[in-house]
Amino acid sequence: MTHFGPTVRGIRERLREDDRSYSVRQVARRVGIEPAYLSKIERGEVAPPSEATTVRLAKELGEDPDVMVALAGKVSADLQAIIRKRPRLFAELIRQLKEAPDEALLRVVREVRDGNW
Amino acid sequence: MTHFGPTVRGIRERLREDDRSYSVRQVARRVGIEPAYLSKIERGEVAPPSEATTVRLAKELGEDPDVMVALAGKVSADLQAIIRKRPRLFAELIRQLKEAPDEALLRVVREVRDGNW
DNA sequence: CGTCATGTGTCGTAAATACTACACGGTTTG
DNA sequence: CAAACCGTGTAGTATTTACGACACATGACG
Repeated sequence: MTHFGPTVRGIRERLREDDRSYSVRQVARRVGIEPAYLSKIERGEVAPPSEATTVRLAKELGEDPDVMVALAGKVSADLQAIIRKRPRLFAELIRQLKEAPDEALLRVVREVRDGNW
Repeated sequence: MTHFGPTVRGIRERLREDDRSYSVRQVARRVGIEPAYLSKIERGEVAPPSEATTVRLAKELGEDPDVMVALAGKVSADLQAIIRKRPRLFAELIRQLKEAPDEALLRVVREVRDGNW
């Protein structure tokens, strides 16, 4: 959907400036995929990889897995599982927060974290 | 995952007691799928249908689409889109609400609805 | 008793997903 | 200058998703 590939390429290239081991080949090997595949991913020639691969890639590049998975056009399976257990409540909450400013969302997060229940 | 099929069958059969038009064939026709396919879905012989079909089926049976989609093991694409726009905030919020009791969740929903932002 | 509706068994398939394997030409480096 | 490394083009594949088409036996029903 967005520019998952180019973003990954950008991050990897920046890392590479300080560390020669961030080549397509070496990153691919550490992530557990074929170099040709990573190359295609970065150029957007193929769709973003699976959630599992995306998460391994995120960790390798020092990025937030949730953000990378989102960039890949997905939502983590564990989040989906939580939502599916109480679909009505979560659906309503999420739809209501759709238009809320970041700040409001953050306040709700903090409020819940400080556990007023 | 769960018992999507049998649940649908149960709902349809209950509706049928009052209304003869809730046969596999007629419901399938109204929902826009083949009767054989609906039959297989209800008996769990195949996986639950796509989100779109699940929603049409839910409406036909007078059920909550979000609940049906959840039963089908999925999360609506529109909810996923909302989450993907702010992955960090939503991921944290949802994970924090994982163990919260329904009541707490409901309070947050209400609080947000009454828009204190 | 014939027609019509019902549920279901069997078979097939188009499209998407998520990759691997191999090879090739260019660049770096010891 | 050769060995190693680099990115990438081409081709192929196993699996999953999401259905449709057709035919058949059973049972209700007017």
